[in-house]
Amino acid sequence: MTDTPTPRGTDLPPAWEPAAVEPELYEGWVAAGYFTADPASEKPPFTIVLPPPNVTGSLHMGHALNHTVMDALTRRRRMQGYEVLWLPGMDHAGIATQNVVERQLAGEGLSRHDLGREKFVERVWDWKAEYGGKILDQMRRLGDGVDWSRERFTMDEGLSKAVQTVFKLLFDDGLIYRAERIINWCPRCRTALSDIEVEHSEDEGELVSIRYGDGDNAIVVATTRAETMLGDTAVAVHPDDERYRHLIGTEVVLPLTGRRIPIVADEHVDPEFGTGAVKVTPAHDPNDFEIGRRHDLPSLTIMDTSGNITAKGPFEGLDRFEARPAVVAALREEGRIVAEKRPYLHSVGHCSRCDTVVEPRLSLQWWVKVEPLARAAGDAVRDGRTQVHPPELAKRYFDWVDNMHDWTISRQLWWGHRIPVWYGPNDEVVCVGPDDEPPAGEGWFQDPDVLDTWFSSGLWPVSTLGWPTATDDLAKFYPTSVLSTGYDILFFWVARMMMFGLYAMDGKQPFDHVYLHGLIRDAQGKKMSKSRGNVIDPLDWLDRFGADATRFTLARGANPGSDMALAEEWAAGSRNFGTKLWNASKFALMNGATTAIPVPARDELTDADRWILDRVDALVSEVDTLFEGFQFAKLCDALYHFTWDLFCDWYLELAKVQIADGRVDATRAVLGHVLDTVLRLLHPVTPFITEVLWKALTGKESLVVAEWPTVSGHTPDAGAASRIEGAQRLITEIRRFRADQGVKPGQRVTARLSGVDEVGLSAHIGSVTSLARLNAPEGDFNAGASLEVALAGGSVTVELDLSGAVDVAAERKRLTKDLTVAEKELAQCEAKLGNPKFTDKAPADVVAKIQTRRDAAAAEIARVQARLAALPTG
RNA sequence: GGGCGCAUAGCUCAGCGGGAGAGCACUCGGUUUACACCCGAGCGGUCGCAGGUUCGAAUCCUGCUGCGCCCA
Repeated sequence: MTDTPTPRGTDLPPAWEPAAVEPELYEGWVAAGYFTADPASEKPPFTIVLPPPNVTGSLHMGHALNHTVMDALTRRRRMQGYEVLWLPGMDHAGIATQNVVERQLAGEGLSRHDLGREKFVERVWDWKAEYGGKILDQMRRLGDGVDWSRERFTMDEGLSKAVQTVFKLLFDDGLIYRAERIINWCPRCRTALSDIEVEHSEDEGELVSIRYGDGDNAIVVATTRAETMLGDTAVAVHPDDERYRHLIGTEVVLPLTGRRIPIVADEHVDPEFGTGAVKVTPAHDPNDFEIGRRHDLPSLTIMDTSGNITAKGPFEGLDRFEARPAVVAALREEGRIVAEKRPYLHSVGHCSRCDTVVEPRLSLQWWVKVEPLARAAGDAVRDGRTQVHPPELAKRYFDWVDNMHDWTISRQLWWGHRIPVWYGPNDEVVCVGPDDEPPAGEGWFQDPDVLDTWFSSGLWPVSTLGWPTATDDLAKFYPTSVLSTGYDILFFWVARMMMFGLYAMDGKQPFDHVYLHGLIRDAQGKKMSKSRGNVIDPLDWLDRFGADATRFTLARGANPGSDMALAEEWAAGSRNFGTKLWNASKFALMNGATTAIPVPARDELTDADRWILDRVDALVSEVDTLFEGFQFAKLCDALYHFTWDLFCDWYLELAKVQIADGRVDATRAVLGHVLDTVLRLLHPVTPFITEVLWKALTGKESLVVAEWPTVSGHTPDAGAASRIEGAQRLITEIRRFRADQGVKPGQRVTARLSGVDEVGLSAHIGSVTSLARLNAPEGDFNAGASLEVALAGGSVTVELDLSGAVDVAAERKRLTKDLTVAEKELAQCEAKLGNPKFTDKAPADVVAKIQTRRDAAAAEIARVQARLAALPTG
């Protein structure tokens, strides 16, 4: 006999209380060094760099989802024997952080200019030390298995060096240049923004039509920004537009200013739109700027950096939104307003940081010439070095990368990486590398601007590993394996990291896979937003439901590329699942489930044992396949279904019968093996509860560093599966009959089964009797009611002593329903089989299947009809 | 204006050429010595509309309607 270890279940607390144990478990993992990566390891590498959250930010559901994904991926790989590096950190979020600290200063009645640049930057560092990086602690609560020893910040010395290095390289390659163009300007942040930092929305404005010139010379233009007319330097019409042909080359007087401006012909004017004539304000509109360039028009800047009018005259000093109605009123006064449309819905750009309406502004800025970089970034995906999941989103990536405009990288801020360019007294421009001495002496000064935060976070996959130094980390862990992020920031993250990673690493892609998850929405599928009041705080869920439940909820909703709806009920459901797993494990342990006894040879096992072991095998390979395909929702469903519907609802119940029958050790071994496997498979998604249960089951150190399950290699026992499914069917039918008859679930009913041997279920009578709560007949058995259950190979008749009135009406209702279903099925099958086109053209196996279904339906009809006929009338 | 995606049970979604599925919600019954955060049984859908392809369409094609997203 095997020496059975003492059951361990009694060691477990009676209930799972995540909040009480999770922090301690987490700190234990960190202390044990499980998450610390070793570049000298012989194991194959698996690397994820965390898309750096904003230093001012705190954990929201989008993070929680993304972190769950990354943690699940890294935990599985660690269990599979990879040398895993998941590298954490934050970016310095130039505008956002500067805004936060400026607001703090404003509370003290100060501006950053009162402090001066140096003191202000010190103040930002102080702020960071005190308040920054809340999210890092929140990551611990989620259970993120990141390597804290490698935590990075984009403003760190090493990463700053990487920024300066890449700037110098790009500059020397002619891929960074300085130019005066129309850029997106935020008059509140008082800095330039890149295209993707501008969010467009359909806003209500006005469309005002203004007559320029008089008499035959008059021409009407329409605008939504009337105040910009102060900066007009031309009117443009299409060269083929008959209406205006006679005016081309002439001049009109610009109202309110008295300036004479030319009427020019430009191919890009749409004659169909409005009057077909457009006002041209080269300094305040990107299209107009292009027209101005083509026609050599002067550019008049009429606003300052805060959006106040600077044009001399009555409007000077007015904010642009005050100037707009003032200008319209003045024009109306002069009788020049031809039409006004209000409200007029049109697309307006807003600063993605502060929502202020962006002002196009002519300005001298630094740019990245993206064409060669973007082409390389596209090619890496085109030729499969980097794979996008789901692949549908690759198209969106190409659309963007292949049509990318040059990137404005200078920001008029103080917090960030200062542009490493010095200007000399004689218009010298010197780009300084990290190891160069900046030019000194009279008249030399450094560019005052800083770089876009994305310029440094685009380097993240290389700079965090030590680039430009050829470190061991870089050698071991680059290219990274997966980049995981929401599809909404595909352009921010993926494109920029791809461009810089490929450039810095001589064409070696920064990641092998890009996984794009969807956006979090509320239960109605609406976007979460503060104004809607439908935001769910992940910290609230962590408190109330625990990290595992939060993570499981998010992973279970994560279908690649599609958004997910969330509500508290979902989290409660996940918590319930955890409780179920807890109770089932506790029960198994109380009954001696163990991994210390090897699972006996197959021929010593019962049908139930072989069935559940085969299902576990199938589960392992299914979960593996789904993990490889980033199918988190499906793998969670598979685990949920197996655990609850197969393991708890059936195998545990069957195991009770087996143990009662004296099959103790084998059952303990099978219980132990199944539970062990399930806990391992669940661990990447729900690390905490599985850790506690697994330690109780195995007595080993930690599931974090346990091996990932593999399939046993046994050929599935189809016979066992079929018999178990037959027994399940029989049990369910009896339960259903009992429910129809109004028998209480707990009440034992005397029953006589016949036909059991013929369908091969003789070994399962005990299970059926137990799970259907039957008693063996003895003495005065009164078979008052009976049912017949059709199974593969025959049918089983169950006679029941209901010791009371049989509800014939309920039974008739049930049988009639069964009959209707069978008749419908028969009709459908016969219709197909009666169609010669079907029998000729459909594949033989499909035809055979329909024939089988027809025969089964016919038999079922006969059986049900016979039973209906045998029913007592009335 | 250009492009993309989605319309399947009350809700959120899976299925994407041969028997309409899951979770939650709902109904009925329940002190079944693991679990009421539970157990057992059930109800619920001409798969947005109209055409087409096919022996066969929720699944492929076209058009329409509605919703959403991205870009300009």
